[in-house]
Formats: sequence, structure tokens, C-alpha cells
Amino acid sequence: MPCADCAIRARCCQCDLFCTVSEPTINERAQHLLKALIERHIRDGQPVGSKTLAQNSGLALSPATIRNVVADLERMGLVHAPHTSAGRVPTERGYRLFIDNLVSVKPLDEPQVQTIAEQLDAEADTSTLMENASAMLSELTHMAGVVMLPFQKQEALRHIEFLPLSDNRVLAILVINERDVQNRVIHTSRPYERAELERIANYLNAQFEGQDLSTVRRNLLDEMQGDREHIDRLMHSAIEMTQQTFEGESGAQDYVLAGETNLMDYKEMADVARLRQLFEAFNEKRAVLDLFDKSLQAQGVQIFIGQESGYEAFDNCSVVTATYSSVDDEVLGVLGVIGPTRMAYDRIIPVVDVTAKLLGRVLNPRN
Amino acid sequence: MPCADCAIRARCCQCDLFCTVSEPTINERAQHLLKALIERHIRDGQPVGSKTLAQNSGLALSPATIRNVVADLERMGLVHAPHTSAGRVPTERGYRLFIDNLVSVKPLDEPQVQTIAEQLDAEADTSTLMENASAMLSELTHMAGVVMLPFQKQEALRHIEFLPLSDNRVLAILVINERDVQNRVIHTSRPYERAELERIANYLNAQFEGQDLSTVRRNLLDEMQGDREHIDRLMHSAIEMTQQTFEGESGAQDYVLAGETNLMDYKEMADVARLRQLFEAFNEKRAVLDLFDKSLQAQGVQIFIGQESGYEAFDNCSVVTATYSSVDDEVLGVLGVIGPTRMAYDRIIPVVDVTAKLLGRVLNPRN
DNA sequence: CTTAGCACTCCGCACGCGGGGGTGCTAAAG
DNA sequence: CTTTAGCACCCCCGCGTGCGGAGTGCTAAG
Repeated sequence: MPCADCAIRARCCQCDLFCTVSEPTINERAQHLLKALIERHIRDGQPVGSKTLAQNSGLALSPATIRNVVADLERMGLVHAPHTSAGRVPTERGYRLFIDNLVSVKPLDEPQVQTIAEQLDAEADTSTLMENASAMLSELTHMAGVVMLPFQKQEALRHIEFLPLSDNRVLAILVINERDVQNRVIHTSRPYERAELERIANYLNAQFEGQDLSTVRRNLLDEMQGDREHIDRLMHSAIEMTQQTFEGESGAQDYVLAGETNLMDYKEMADVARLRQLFEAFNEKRAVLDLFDKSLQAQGVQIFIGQESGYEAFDNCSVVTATYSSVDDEVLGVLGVIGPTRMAYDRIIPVVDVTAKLLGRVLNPRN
Repeated sequence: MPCADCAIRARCCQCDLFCTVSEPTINERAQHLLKALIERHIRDGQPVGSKTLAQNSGLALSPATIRNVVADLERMGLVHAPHTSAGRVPTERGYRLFIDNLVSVKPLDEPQVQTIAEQLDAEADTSTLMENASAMLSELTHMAGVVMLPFQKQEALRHIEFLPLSDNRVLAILVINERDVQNRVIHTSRPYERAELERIANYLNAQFEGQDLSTVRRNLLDEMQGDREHIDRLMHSAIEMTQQTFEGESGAQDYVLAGETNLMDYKEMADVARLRQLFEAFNEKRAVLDLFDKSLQAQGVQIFIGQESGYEAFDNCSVVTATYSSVDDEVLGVLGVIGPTRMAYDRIIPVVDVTAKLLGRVLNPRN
């Protein structure tokens, strides 16, 4: 239901948030003008002057009046003049207000949704599905697409296997959740015979198959308290391994990135030094992962504007994320796009939103 | 042995090549000046004038004389003046002549070699080893490092294992060459019991362990001609799998790239459009793979200068590659660096060379 | 063949200038 | 009190101009 005192808002508004965000009084007209200014700026990238705004806003106001209003907006820190006597450009706070209260998102029409759905082939395996989703995001938005690999909240041990290598090393193969196969080389204190390893694997499989990895680890630790001296060492190694696997899985998340190079086309990214910073952040992954992790807290679309991300590399960028969930509303992961702060939010938001929804749906059958 | 008529050459010269490359007569003095000019240009990136060259070349010649000589070099297409009355800049042909005949490489001293050797930890598994090598190349050269994944010419089957999944699918796990673990999902015509799969795996392991994958495949095909009807389907799947594994290994090669962002620092890469082209080439991989494939033809260091690569994306770049080989001189793969054509070849060449040698040595023990 | 001298060319930079877009202020009108 | 027209002003931007510097090619002399 649209709220009484701000009819121009397209999204259902959260008035309390709005009022705290944007200080004392920012009346409807000012909001409308801010909206028009930002939309205009997003369209052509130029500072917007009072004359343009007068013709464009739909309100029958003279440029002079608009100047007064816009001067107020500037005082509130919502817009900024790059130099005296240029038009105004939205600030990050301006974008924030715009996104929270003003933007009218343009929902995708059915054929577009269909196209996305078709691209997400349910038959493909998880990793190519991620890649497709990421590539599609980048293509639809002409920015960088990111899909964070889905959580394996419950990692059920499916099967375990040990193979002797040379030099007191053992190759451990771990099958988790039907599909994921992980392997590690374990250094042991003494050589093991194949038969011995087989016996241990059989024991572990019989004992722990189907259990959650963390449970397995705990039980193994308990076991070690016992008197099974002859397998202590390997037990220890097995614990080590599950520990490593555990860390390697939930700690070191990963993502699929596509279309980074799209970002090179934007004139606001023309600074090569910034560009370098950004691409290094992509390589190091930490910044993106942290940000996407934050997005996991809440469900649905979330937007980080410029410095809000807290990472210098993203200073002139906005990150639009959305969680994707299984049908029973369990959050599986996050995807999103990264682009210049001056992006067409009205189009980008639904694209990210819909892609997330569809990916969740496609991903659901597996688990 | 240094050759008689061109004593200034540092590398052992191939005079026939040299004479064909650089037309009629290019005397020793001209060569020396070309060398000095290129070295100077590599150092500071500026066009080099006759005065600078006079002070710098070590030859007691006046600028006027040098102007004459350099004018000849320009006529031969070895140097180029960006505009009338600027100094000269080497052309690609100039660089080619320089690299083939003139460059004095600066061998790494022992401590440097040691440092590289230490970075290449023999204990690490193959893929992190590749990553380390790539990162090291990029760090040592401040350019982009590339390591193409080594061939597995002989892929010895170490162990095979099948696990039943739902819906007539079987997870096949394949251990190759001590370390590499591969897994595929096979679609079967009917459900298999775990015990049955185990029996088949035991059979395959007993029969084929240690054999080359291609041999295994051939033998399996022979086997299928026989009357073992009850495992026909799975046999077929196993063949399929080895086939896929085979293709996935030797057909679709891959490489590890590091330090691409280093390239953004060079002023000759300042053009964002070119940069984009380059980074897209890195993503698509085809160009790099093709080029590295070519390098496999010959052993040792090879250099592609600018357009020599045949790929527009590398137009202002040079690619320095080296094959790395096992102790018995079997070529395992290629590594190299990519950077601006104006790079310090005298330093870069030995870095690539030594890294390749050391990587070959480290990689050797396994397999 | 080498070299000094010289005229010339071109780049890069600073400077100045004018125009255009946009502002803030003020005063008048609604 | 709000809105609006008018006005002075400001600053960016593009353009032409001029100048110094670096380097060249040519010519003539050593």
C-alpha cells in the first residue's frame, strides 16, 4: 500500500527509515526533484542543471525555484556541485535515499524472465550453472556478474577412501553430499599397507556414513580418547583432514566472476589506478566475499553504494546483491553485480532479483 | 664461441638467420648503436635522440654521425621516429633483431636462483605449484605470469572407485598418477547396487592398475567384445569416462595466470580499450593457449614480439615463453610472461628460463 | 668519412580569450 | 511567504597563439 504522505514513491516505503535517513524536512517536491535529477544523471552522466530539471521534472516550476530547492538538497548533502556553477550530481547519500525511497523499479516482462530461465539450464552441473548465471548477469547489466558458490550447510559424509602414496603419505578421498569429491594428501608417521588403510576406511564408512562432517570430527575425537592405539595416528590424520576440509569448505568460500572487463567501458572507471585496485580486489576475493557474506544476513536484494561497502576498491562502485534460496526458504547463497555507482538501478535491481529467484528454483532439486 | 664478424654479440649468434633478417649490410657499428638505442629506450621509455646516443653508446662519435647511422636504421625499418624531429623508437623488427643477435642477457646470480627454487616447494601439489610459479613469474617481472598446466602424456591409472547416486547415476572417482583425482557422474541404464559396483571396481583395479589410461580404454573395448553381458553397460560407461577424462585433460588445456593487474601500471598500456581487449583475451584463453602451444614446438625460450603473435590483443605486448621438461628432456609444458613490448629482455629472459628449468626439476619426481 | 653549423620542424606547454552553461542574489510579482 | 524574472558573476572548456626545447636533415668544411 502506498503511504499517504509520499505518493510519488514507487516502492512501498518505510517511512521511519526514510525520516531518519534524510534529516528534518524534505518535502515531496524536493524528493520528486531529487528523483528526477538522479534519473537524469543516471541517463546521461552529466551534472544536471536547474533548466534541464525544470523542463524534465514534470513539475511546472521555473528554474529559479528549482535552484532554491536544489540548493537545499545540496545543504543536506544529497547532491553535490563538482564546481561552482555546474549542475548537480548525486552524492552517495543521495543515491541511498533514492534507492530506499524513490526509485521506481521496472519489473522485467514475461519474455525477459523466460529468457533468463532458459539460460539457467537445470540439467547442467552446479559449477557450470554458476558460471552461466554469472555470465548472464554480466551480459544483462553490462557490468560484472558475481555468483557466490552455494553453501553446503550440512556436509554429509558419503564415502571415504585412503590410498597409500610413497614416503609416508596417504591420499585421502572424501565424497560429500552426493557429488563433491575432495582429496588431500596426509603425512603420516609411518607407512601404511593398502589393506590396513582399507580396513580403516571400511570402519569409518560403516561408522560415519551419512553423518555431518562436524559430527564425524567430534566423534573421532571422542574415539581417540579410547584405547585404539594401533590406529591412533591415522585417526589423528583423519581428524586433521576433516578439519582441513571443513575449513576449506565453509571458511574459504569462492565465487564465480564474469564480465569484469565490461567495467572498463565506463568513463567513470577511466582511471587506470582505480581500475587496477578493483581488479586486484577481484583476484584477492576477500572484499567481494566479505561483502557478499554481509548480504547473507538479510534476505532479498541489497545494495552497497560506493564507500558503504567499506572497501576502497569499490569506492566508485555499487554492489547489488540478492540471496537465492531453496523453495523452503533456506538461503543457499548470494549473487549480484558490481558496477559504477551511476547505474540504472531501476533495471538492475529486478534483473538481480529475478536471476536470484530463478537460480534458487533451478538449484533446488539437488542439494 | 663468439663469431668473428660480430664480436659485440653477447649470445652465440646465428649468422645466417641474422643476415636474412636484416637485409643487405648492417655493420657492426650500426648494430652497436641499435643495441644502445634499444637498451636506452627500454630503460626510460623515451624516444632516443642522437645526442643521448652519442654520450651513451660508448663509441666516440659525434651526434651528426650518429644521425646518419640512425637514419639508415630507420630506412631499414628497425627504428621509427614518432614524428619528424623526435628521437627514434625501436620497431618490432628492431626488437626482433635485438633479441636474436644483440641482447646481452644478465644471468641470475646464485642467491636469486636459490630464492626461486625455494618458492617452488616440491611438497606442494601440482596445481598450487603452478600457481606459485605463476605468481613468482609475475612478481619477479612485474608483468603477467602464465603457467600452462603440464601434459599428462602418460596417465597411469592408480585407482578407480564407483559410488551409486540416485536416479541411475554413478559417481566415478579416478586417481591418476599418484595425485590427481578426477570424478565424473555417469548416467547408467539401470540402478546398480553398491556391492556390484564394488565388485566391478575391484575387477578394474586388479586388471588395470598402473596401466596407461589409453591402454585401459583400449583393453576395455576389447573386453566388451567378449561375453560379459552383465557389466556391459557399466563397462561402456567406464570407457566413456576414460574417454572424457582423456579429452578433458589433453584437449582442453588450461593455464594459471597471475599478476595481470601489473600490466595496468605501464604507460604504454594506458589505453583502456586495448587493456580491455587484452583482459578479455586472458578470459577467453584461446589466444594464450594457441601461443603457448606454438612454443611447445621448440624447446627453450621463445619470444613473440607485438604483432608476431598474430593476436590483436597482444599488439603492444611481447610474450616470453619457455618449455619446462623432465630430467629425461621430455617436454612437460610451457610457462612464460606477458608484458609490454618494451620490456627488459635482458632480465626477463633468464628469469623465465630459470623458472622453467627449476619447475621442470621440481615437477619431475612425481608421475 | 666525419663533424660542426644551421635552418627547420614539431611537440608540449602556458597563456589568453570568448562562449556557454549554470549559479546565487535581489527585487518584484503573485 | 513563495515564486519568479533579471542580472552579475563564476568557472569550465575549447581554441588559437606564441614560445622554448629537443632533435632532425642538409651542407660545407675538415
